[in-house]
Amino acid sequence: MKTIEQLLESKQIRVTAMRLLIYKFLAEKKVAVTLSDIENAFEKADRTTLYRTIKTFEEKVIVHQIDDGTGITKYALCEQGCNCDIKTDLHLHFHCNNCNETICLTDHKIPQIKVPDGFVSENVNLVVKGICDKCSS
Amino acid sequence: MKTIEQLLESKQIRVTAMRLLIYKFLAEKKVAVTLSDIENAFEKADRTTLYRTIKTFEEKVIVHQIDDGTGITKYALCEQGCNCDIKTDLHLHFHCNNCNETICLTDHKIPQIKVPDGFVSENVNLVVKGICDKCSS
DNA sequence: TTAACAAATGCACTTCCATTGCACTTACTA
DNA sequence: TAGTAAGTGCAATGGAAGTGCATTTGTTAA
Ligand SMILES: [Mn+2]
Ligand SMILES: [Mn+2]
Ligand SMILES: [Zn+2]
Ligand SMILES: [Zn+2]
Repeated sequence: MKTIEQLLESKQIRVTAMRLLIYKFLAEKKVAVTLSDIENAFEKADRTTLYRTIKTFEEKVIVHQIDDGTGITKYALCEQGCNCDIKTDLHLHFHCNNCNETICLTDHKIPQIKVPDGFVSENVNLVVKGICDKCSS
Repeated sequence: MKTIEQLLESKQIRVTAMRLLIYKFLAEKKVAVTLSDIENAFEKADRTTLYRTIKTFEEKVIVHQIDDGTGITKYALCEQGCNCDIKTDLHLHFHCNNCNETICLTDHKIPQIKVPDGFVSENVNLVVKGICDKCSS
């Protein structure tokens, strides 16, 4: 079990106080978060720092971006050793129309999708919308 | 074969010059369009009118909205007698990473997606990204 | 045919999220 | 410990989406 420090260093990311805090925040959350969510959690920090931290995490494949159709991009931690950058490891996302939360269904891989002749598939985004387990019970 | 006027009237939409023009514009396009695309095509018309026309078309299920992950919502005409409002008739969309165009693959229906126990699926958005037929040849 | 009403259009303005330039501070490295 | 590269904060910008209100256009019924 790596520490967060070790994880960041292994990805050539400098360890800073802010980055550790943001990482921990993401790790505690079970759901995908928006930039505003992070902003609200760290009111003393500047929005730009949070923004660029997330962008750094994204580049280094520590978080992945989720477009759940709400118009606001969300982010969630990648799994250990995930390869979401190179198209393997495409799991689906679920967006709850009731509580508005979006979660990764990491063990629900996206099925192979057939496209017409001449088309080349490089990536797939699959979002299921409905009612989540917490809201349906 | 209905005229456009008849189609609009059958959906309780008043026929206006602007609406006819916008409908024709959408019909000629083979790809999904953004509001800006429409705006550029009709420079004398006001953005708001175009915006509200599209919204009206959407409500009356003449066009459907497409979220292709670019962050800009696109629109495309519905098929004759489509039921994209009531979840049957969910086709997939293809977004070309090269020419940035998005098209409806209307005869590629979205497969049944399994979700975990407790989750209820109401709707699915499936976007395949890659290289389109025009760009790959 | 026209008066009255409802819907459509145009203009101005607002909000929200994403993104950037630049100055300043902090952290690594020689 | 000085020098340099990266991180952070502040201010500003841009784009897309959405709204309030006045004006124009279209429909309907007297
Ligand atoms: Mn995910
Ligand atoms: Mn479509
Ligand atoms: Zn929920
Ligand atoms: Zn293309």
